[in-house]
Amino acid sequence: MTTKEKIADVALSMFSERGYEAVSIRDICGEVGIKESTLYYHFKNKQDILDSLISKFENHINELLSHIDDSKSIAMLNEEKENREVERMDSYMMDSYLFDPFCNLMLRLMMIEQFHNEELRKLYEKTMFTDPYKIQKGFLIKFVDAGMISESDADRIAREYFSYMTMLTYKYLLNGELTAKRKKAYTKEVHEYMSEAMARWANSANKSGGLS
Amino acid sequence: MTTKEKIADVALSMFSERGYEAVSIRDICGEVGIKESTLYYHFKNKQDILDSLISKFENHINELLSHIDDSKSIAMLNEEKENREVERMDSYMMDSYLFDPFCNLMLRLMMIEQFHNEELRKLYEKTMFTDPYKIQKGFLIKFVDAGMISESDADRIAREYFSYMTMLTYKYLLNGELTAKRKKAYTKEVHEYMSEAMARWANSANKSGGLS
Amino acid sequence: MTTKEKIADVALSMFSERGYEAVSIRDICGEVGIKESTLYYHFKNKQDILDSLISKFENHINELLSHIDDSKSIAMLNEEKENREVERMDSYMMDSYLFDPFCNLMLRLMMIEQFHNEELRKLYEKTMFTDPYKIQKGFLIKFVDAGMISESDADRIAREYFSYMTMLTYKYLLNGELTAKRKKAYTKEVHEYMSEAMARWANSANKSGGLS
Amino acid sequence: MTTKEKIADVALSMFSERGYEAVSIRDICGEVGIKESTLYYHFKNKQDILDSLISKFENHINELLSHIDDSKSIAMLNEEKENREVERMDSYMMDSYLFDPFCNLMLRLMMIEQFHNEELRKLYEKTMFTDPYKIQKGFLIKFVDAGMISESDADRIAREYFSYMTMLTYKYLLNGELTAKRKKAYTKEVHEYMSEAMARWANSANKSGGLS
DNA sequence: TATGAATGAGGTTTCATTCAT
DNA sequence: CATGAATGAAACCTCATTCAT
Repeated sequence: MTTKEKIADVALSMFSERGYEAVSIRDICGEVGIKESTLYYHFKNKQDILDSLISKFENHINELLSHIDDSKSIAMLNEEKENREVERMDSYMMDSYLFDPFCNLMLRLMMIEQFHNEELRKLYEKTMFTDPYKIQKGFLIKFVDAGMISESDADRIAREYFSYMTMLTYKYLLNGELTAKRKKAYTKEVHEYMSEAMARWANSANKSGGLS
Repeated sequence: MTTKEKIADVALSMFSERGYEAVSIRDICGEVGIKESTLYYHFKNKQDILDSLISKFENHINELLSHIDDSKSIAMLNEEKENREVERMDSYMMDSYLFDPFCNLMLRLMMIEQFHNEELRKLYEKTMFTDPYKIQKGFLIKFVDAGMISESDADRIAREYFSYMTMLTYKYLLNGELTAKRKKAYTKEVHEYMSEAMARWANSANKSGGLS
Repeated sequence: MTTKEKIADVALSMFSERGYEAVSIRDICGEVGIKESTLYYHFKNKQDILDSLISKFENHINELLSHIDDSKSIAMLNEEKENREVERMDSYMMDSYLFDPFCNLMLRLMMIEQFHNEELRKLYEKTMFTDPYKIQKGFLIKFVDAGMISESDADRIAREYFSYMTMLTYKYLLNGELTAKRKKAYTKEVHEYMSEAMARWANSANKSGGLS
Repeated sequence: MTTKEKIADVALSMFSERGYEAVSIRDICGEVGIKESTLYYHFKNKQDILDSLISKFENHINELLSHIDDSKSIAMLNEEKENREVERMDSYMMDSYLFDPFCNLMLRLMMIEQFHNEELRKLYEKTMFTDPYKIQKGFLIKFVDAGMISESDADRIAREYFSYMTMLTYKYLLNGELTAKRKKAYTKEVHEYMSEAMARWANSANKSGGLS
């Protein structure tokens, strides 16, 4: 890791824990093991560190989002593979996003800095609320396209699922340190919910003729 | 309002927007209109201001919680009044808690300070996750007691409702400034969800013989 | 003890330990158990406390000095009583002056404040060097008057005795806390010196025909 | 002189005059001609300045003490050279220690700070009382070894000499500013005492057969 | 690349003091 | 007599930043 990367790394982990203003250049350099003046060779100023983190995060999630649309259409899958598809997407969200150290810390940073940084607040809103719901909806649209559920069902299910994931994210992944224990608790609750919910949806779909 | 109250007031609104460390004594005093030295007549130090806010909040929510259990048992109500009861409880939560300026700012403060103040983190977890779920569950138990729904239904519904409220709280009430617009958006989505969900529950209850 | 006396008392004990500037009005009032504003009813300001201590000390030592000259002339005493007279004077110096809490603390105060308070420095010089030597000399003059020793002997003995007492005062009475242990050590060394010296002087006096 | 040395220098001269607490960082920086923030580049905090002075002084006196034992044994000297040896040692003590600006100021500092700094008090006791007596005694032991005086004489003389030097030190060197006038007065009295005392010792030695 | 030395601005806190009650 | 409330000045110290090397 280059010095510049080390600085960004340390800065993110400190910013996400104490907030941008509460972290001093001294703190960062002390942890990295360089003198304060050295930092200014790598970054224009303190704000520049934050900016570089933000743009790195934006690139990162754009990259992630572009991969999500690659998934195949439901019509091409049989029932067993549908579940696999759901799982695949699920674990993709966790491993590459919610559990990913960089992303997780950025979510924390945005959460605590949103109130005095409008740019961050907008990114936070997009990342936590707008995009995830869109993704869920986009995923369920495939089932609508396949004629398996109604548009309004898709909407309701997307909202329910999104609410649950969001609540769990705040409860386990953006609360205290991101420990293995909290990740496991999150995973467990998600899986319990999924199996219960899919059974319920399948049930109601059978009655109304949707969702195979 | 006494000077001491004014200080606490201003401090909370600043802490909740920028975080404890990013707010200076100078900032607070400038807004209150006193000299810095005067602040130290009323508070031992900066931490003392935060501590007094925390204990005020703890007293406040304990007070709120003690009022919640006063609500009547379902057995004493007819269908129409049940809905009223749900509404009554709902608006109590909003007006006295989520929309209440003091509580709302404290929630923000806890959200952004949780990562470097373990005491605050625990209070945050209790206030945002543990207590609200308990309250929902406690409310639904009345329907179980009245033989209207099963225990497992109560659990699922409580979780579903709690998730939805929590997500909406983060989306509208702990995101940016607490404007009338955001409060209205929150209220609207809650009511839409409620009417949709109650119809659904009633429906499923009819089929299984529960929820009258 | 009146409040005013309590303040002066506490102030002296603090000034003599930490120095005038290092002691705050808050410190004094905290120890006395009054509010800062109350102190200003009793004293015009901080300097006024010091001034009142100094003038009290000046009165005190003037009083002491006036008593010293009351001692009888040697001609009226026989050999045994001479020694008693020396002892009497000695214990007077200790009990009423060096061991006296007020005087001891004042000596400390003058010692540490002399460098930036010329008034105190002069008082210190007078009290520690000028007066004690004068007293010793005045005492020995009686022996000269009685024809028992020569003027030059009196001078030498006064200097020797004064040096020894002064050194012991700094070593035991103006060094650390004035404990019983240090007072005892001081007393012991003084007595050892006295008996050794008086024997020596008597010896040399015999040879030269002086000192009985 | 480097900036750091200049700071230590100025700090010592101010501390020794007004006491540690009464001297402000501003005072020091004003005199040195730097900004306060610059001081904190060189020293961790105010205490750090004092600590560095203390350890410099400790090194200094250890250095001095190690040189004292280098003096030759009496057996190798004749009478004339004995006196020279006494003088040599005497002027060493004055020039390198009592009159040395650094040492003199440190003595003052220790004298006035002893009461609220136990570390300094111990160093003060060692430097003013324990070590000087040891040195005198060690010097006179040479005469005992050469069979010129008795052990008990050595003890008495050492105590007498030490008392006299100590008293003079407090009277002239640790009282007010260290002016040329005070240094001269000190030197004069020491020399007078020395010639008088050596004559006396020689005299009594002749009678008892000691001291050549 | 990295550092040593410096700085102006601003941070929290304590100071002695005042004055109305 | 005593206090509550306030204040201007100054205390110690940290901040982000610059610049020559």
